[in-house]
Amino acid sequence: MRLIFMGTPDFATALLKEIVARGHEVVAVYTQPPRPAGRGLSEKKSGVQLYAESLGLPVRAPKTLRDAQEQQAFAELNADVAVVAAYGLLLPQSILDKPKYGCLNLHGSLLPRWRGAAPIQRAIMAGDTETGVMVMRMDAGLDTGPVALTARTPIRPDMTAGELHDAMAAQGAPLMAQALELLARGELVFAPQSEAGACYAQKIDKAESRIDWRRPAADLHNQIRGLSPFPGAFFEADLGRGVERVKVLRTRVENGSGGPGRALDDTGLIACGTGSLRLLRVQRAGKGEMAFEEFARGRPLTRGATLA
RNA sequence: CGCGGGGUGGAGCAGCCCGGUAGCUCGUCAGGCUCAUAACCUGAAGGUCACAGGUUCAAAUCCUGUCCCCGCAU
Repeated sequence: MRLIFMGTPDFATALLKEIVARGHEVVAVYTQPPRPAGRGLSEKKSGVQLYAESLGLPVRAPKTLRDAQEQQAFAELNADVAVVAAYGLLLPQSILDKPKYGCLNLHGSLLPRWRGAAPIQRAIMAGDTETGVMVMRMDAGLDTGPVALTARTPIRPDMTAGELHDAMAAQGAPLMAQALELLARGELVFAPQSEAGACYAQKIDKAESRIDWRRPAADLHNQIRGLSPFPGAFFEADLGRGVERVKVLRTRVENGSGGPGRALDDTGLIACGTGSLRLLRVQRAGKGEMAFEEFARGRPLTRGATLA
């Protein structure tokens, strides 16, 4: 089939790789345009673009699909289907109508729960114990179209967003491949989403990544793993060398209580509003990720110290 | 030229401003002690102080350039 691929981050790259490996004819790859990012604010291409270019696939990176010219160009590709995954741009109805079989989206949640931009992180932050990937046909709404295929995934209690992302990317790629096979045979069947239980996965706001030790340990644990490894939940504290920002990338919920933010022992047990959290993996500003024991050798966090 | 931190024995750090015999907390190895332990004691190995120049009697430390890593911001 002649297909158009639309996607931007790593989650989408994994899918593009699978599609290419299956021998589909990718007539164009759409992705978000390069943006100033990283140190030096140099223009950075998306993961999808880098991969597509390495294969010599034609890449298009329009800022919007609203204007008539882009829609014309899209139509002229004369595609059978468009495969969309974490693209980041809204597709107007006129675009959705162009491919012969419409636009298929790979979404990382059990719809209608967690429609929107950050389903993987939101599921963990909410303490969900199960999620999954779905292949659906896009309509004008935000992740509201009818669903064809679903693959479920348990969320283990200590799983981080990074781990879950990788697991779901690995699971989603073959699911979409299967959908394309069924579609080619005319056997892909869609069922409308229920509206019951629908909710939206808001983009992650930087302000959400600050740790408030007054919250319950279980909630903080979910926040921390949902934001790990990126952008990383953090606290700020003066551990002898001025105030430093410390990201917390992995924790364990334990018993113990005390004033919120207070170190209950010398090995990283911090009291929260309810219960306590043991710091397992942390990262100081300017340094790499490390185990708490290593961190403690350079920045002792002894019993009684209090984190902001 | 967006802002900033950093590259020091295997790990994490101090020392750098105010040049002068490489230090701390661990790890490793050997031995000792102990009923026993992430215990304790003794000893040992292990470092081109990122790289290249420069200044100096002398550079981890001062100056210049290069490479690499990371935080913020976007």
